[in-house]
Amino acid sequence: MMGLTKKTGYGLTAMAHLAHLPQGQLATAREIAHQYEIPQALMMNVMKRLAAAGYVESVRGAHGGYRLAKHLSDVTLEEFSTRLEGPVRLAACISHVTGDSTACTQANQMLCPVHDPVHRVQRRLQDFLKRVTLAEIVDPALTGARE
Amino acid sequence: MMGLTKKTGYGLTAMAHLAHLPQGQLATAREIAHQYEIPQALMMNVMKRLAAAGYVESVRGAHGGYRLAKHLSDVTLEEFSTRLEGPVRLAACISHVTGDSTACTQANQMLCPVHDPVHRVQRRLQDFLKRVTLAEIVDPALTGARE
DNA sequence: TGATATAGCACCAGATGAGTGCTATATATT
DNA sequence: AATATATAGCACTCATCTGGTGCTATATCA
Repeated sequence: MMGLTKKTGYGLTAMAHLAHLPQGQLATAREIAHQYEIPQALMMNVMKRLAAAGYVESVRGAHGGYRLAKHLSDVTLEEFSTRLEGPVRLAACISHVTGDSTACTQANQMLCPVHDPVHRVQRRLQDFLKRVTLAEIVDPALTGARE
Repeated sequence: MMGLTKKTGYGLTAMAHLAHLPQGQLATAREIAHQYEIPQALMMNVMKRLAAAGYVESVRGAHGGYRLAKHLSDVTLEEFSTRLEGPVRLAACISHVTGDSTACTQANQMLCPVHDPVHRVQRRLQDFLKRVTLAEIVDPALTGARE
């Protein structure tokens, strides 16, 4: 089982980098990519997604770049992951009846004896991820503060 | 983020089915597949994996089938998932330096400011999944009993 | 006007998961 | 002994998704 994608990992790295800058200072996608040896074009893509999601603010043009747009303690890992790669789900709906794996119809539940309990576990998983903030991830000292 | 694969979902369904049978009674892969409208060949594959992992006991030949080989309360979701689809990881190592995404070398840590904290969160995720047993998933009444 | 940097696409390639098929082996029935 | 049933163990195909690239447009500073 693999929870987060690499792109989300790159996103966390970028957020951490921006968080360590002096207040309001900008960093370009190229700088960040270079520092952590991430392909530049890819980091550009990630930054665009972070900007679109509202986590960073962008300044276009020469001497432009990105800066944090939110307090890291206000962003949960659940929210971050959801915005970047879709909803957190423990398992896909198993049914072959509907092509839509998001839909959890009555029919599915008849065909899947573990449907409800899995959902409940999933909700607990989401709650867990909601209790982890980016602040904890960026500043190791805070890790595990709540538990 | 998607936690478990469909095959693991099928596996949970099969485990639940077997758990509801009278003590020691067998069920064939075909029966289970038919009941939950899962492709027969696929369910056969899943059952083989369950057998190989030691979760079910197989009886070959005519009138053969599968029965549970472990108490569901002794199997955690973490263990189940790990046996069927590899280790539970929150995120892959980000580094481009080593091809091995499992390895977490010193070099990686220099290149990834969130390496350590992510790992700690991952460990908490694993702990969470270790506290969920298959018994809870099969018997909804138990769900959330611990928390 | 030119250099820099983001915005917004569309696209390709490799990996992984979902699903199928075939052959061998074990066992119960006839 | 022969046949039917059911698992064991492969190998293989196909679809999807992720990782990664490229191109064009737009905004800004010098």
